[in-house]
Amino acid sequence: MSEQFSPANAPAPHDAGPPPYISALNPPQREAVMTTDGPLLMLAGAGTGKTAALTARLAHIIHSRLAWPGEILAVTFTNKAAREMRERVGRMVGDAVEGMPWLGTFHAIGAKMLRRHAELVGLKSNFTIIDTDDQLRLLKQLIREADLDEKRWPARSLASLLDRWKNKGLSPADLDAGENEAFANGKGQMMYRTYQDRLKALNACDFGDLLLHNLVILKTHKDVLEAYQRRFKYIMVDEYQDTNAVQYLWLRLIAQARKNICVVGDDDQSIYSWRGAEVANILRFEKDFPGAKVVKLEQNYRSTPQILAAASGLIDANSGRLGKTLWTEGADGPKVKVVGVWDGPEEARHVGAAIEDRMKDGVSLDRIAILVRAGFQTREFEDRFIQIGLDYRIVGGFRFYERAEIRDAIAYLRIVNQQADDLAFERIVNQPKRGLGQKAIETIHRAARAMGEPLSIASARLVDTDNMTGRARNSLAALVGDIARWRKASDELSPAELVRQIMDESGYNAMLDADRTPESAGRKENLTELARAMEEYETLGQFLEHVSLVMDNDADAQAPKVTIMTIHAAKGLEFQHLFLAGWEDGVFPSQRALDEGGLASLEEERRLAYVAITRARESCTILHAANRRIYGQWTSSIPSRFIDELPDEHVDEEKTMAGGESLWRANWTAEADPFANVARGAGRGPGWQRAVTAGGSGGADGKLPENHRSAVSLGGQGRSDVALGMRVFHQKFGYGKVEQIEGNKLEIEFEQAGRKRVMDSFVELT
DNA sequence: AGCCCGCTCCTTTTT
DNA sequence: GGAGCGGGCT
Repeated sequence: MSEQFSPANAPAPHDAGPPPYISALNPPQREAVMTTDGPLLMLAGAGTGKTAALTARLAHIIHSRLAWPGEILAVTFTNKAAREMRERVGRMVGDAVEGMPWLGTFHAIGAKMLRRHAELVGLKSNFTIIDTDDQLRLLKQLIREADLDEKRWPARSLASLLDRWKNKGLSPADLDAGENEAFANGKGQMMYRTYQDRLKALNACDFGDLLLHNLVILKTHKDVLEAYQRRFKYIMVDEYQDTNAVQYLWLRLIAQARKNICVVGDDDQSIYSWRGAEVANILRFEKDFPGAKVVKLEQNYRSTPQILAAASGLIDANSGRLGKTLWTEGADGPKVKVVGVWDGPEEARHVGAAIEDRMKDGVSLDRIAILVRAGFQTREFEDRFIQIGLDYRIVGGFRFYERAEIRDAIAYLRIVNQQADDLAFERIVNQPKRGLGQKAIETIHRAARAMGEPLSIASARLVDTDNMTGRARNSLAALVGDIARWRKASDELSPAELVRQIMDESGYNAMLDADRTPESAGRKENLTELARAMEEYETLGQFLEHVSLVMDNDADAQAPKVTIMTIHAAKGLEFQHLFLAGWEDGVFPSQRALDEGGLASLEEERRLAYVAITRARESCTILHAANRRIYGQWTSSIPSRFIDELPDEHVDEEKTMAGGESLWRANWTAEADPFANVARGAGRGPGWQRAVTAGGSGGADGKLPENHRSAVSLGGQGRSDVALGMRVFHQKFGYGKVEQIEGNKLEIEFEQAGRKRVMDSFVELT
């Protein structure tokens, strides 16, 4: 399958001088490329030409005939990285890259391997890969079936536990008592097992399984393991600091025989521990592979010395680093600018104005970005930019394939492709409405359970019986007939033709036509776009694999726009002019991260700050606001501790307070704070959770010292005549005792009505 | 079977 | 502030 790469069309081995992909490299890069045998750790700082080195190494191995393209395993995390690597290698070695079937994301490669050995874990090779949406619906069912309280044990938390377990490489049998306790008082293991059984019955697996099943297979089937060990002469892993336990164990098994494994990463850019990544993997590489060579890429080709110095100074505060010192030959530039503003709207105004200045200098909006810690921060900028007519683009957010109508269309295709796909069947059975409501679905479920068959098959049999009444029976019969017909048609029609036919014949298009809401036109467009995107796939299976693994929307390449996105999303990118917004303690570093993970999280937040700064090529402006509205409450906050940690000599401070310096200043000092005794510690700002649960005055009871003092609510001042413990009367709820005061909101334990939150203006003193 | 109201929760995100 | 969800109502 893979070895279409024949010596005849291979590039001729070179005799004279190094090929261009080598001569363009600096000495450490070159060393990394030429070191092909044995374990190699390439420590590549931000902007040091990591991808260039990695792709050159790949090209070198192929070019020097050390291995056929099909004998190299090259793994990345994102489709984007995989695509980029494929393109760049392609440019160096020509068509040979076509024969690189094992270059891809962990999940794509996992899926490919799993399809070859599916039966070893009880699946068929046409298994469905379910996404988080399906997963959640399935878990909800299981929780209900297990008679658990969905409120106390939400599907979401089970999903994240499952994710954690799978990331760690744990099968149900591997859970220890503690993990088992983590869900519904000791039902974790049972639920995990039930879930896996159900997936098997659906002939489906989730994202975690793509890796975990493979790990199990490699561990339990020596022959399979040895075959892969023999096949892969060279292994390369990008972003190694982001690998989790399953990925690590899987790689280690395969690499164990030949030990020709090259991992590339940067411990300082590890920002994904919350989804299972373990920096420890990169930190202990040399122990895992004794005799490993370590090459450090430290020459930076992206940023000015000022920016690099600021970033380096900041990351120095972290412990346990492998240690790198970035340097550059580039020209000096402006210092990193730190701007203090009065509030969120002013922050947006300031950035908007600064961007307009850059535009006057002829800078394209494509080269400007605003990075935020969390999604909610983008809103302020959107409001402002709409107002001043500045084109922007928010990266992240909703993806094409996550839209309801697209998921519906795909569900139709899935049930056509794989009749055991109950999740898909349930999704479309009454969409468009066919009069198959809750009751009909229950009947189908019961029948399916009794027969031990999937829903679609049970339905087909059910319509031949009298277990269903006239109308429902007719609709279901029609649907069953439709699905059977489409399945037959799928052999002859292209996927694109098939989806068009299904959308017509199912009545889905008619439903959209009948819908007079403004969204329906957009929905139809999306479906047209889906069909168009399907043109490039030959088989339905191919397309569905693409959908489940490559959820990207290439809606790029329009008019230049300012990019607004999270720091996480910006990893790997660079911008000429960069604005880093919301550097306030509690927002960044995020209070939640601090509360949950202590020092380790603080260090991860600091790495995040490092990643943020190192995205800048020329100028970097950091902003912090004295006041911000968070979840509807005005909250005041102090500048991020990360600002203090920036080396002074590379920073210019500026304060532009529309509210006036004195007012602004007053806000930083507890003594002069006019609101200091208003609802202190009870507001829900950064630090609210702690402050509220600690019931006190914004104290630092945690493992981490608060930076100066915690935030104070400025919202709704509240009336002064109500105090804790007071007995009050409320028109609707009667008499009660004041248990908590948050600004103008009271939490009252009512004698009759129980505990309620009410506005203080609605209570009377007694 | 559908609609409204009130409660809850609220980083980061890939696959 | 606001989205999403479940319960209860019609």
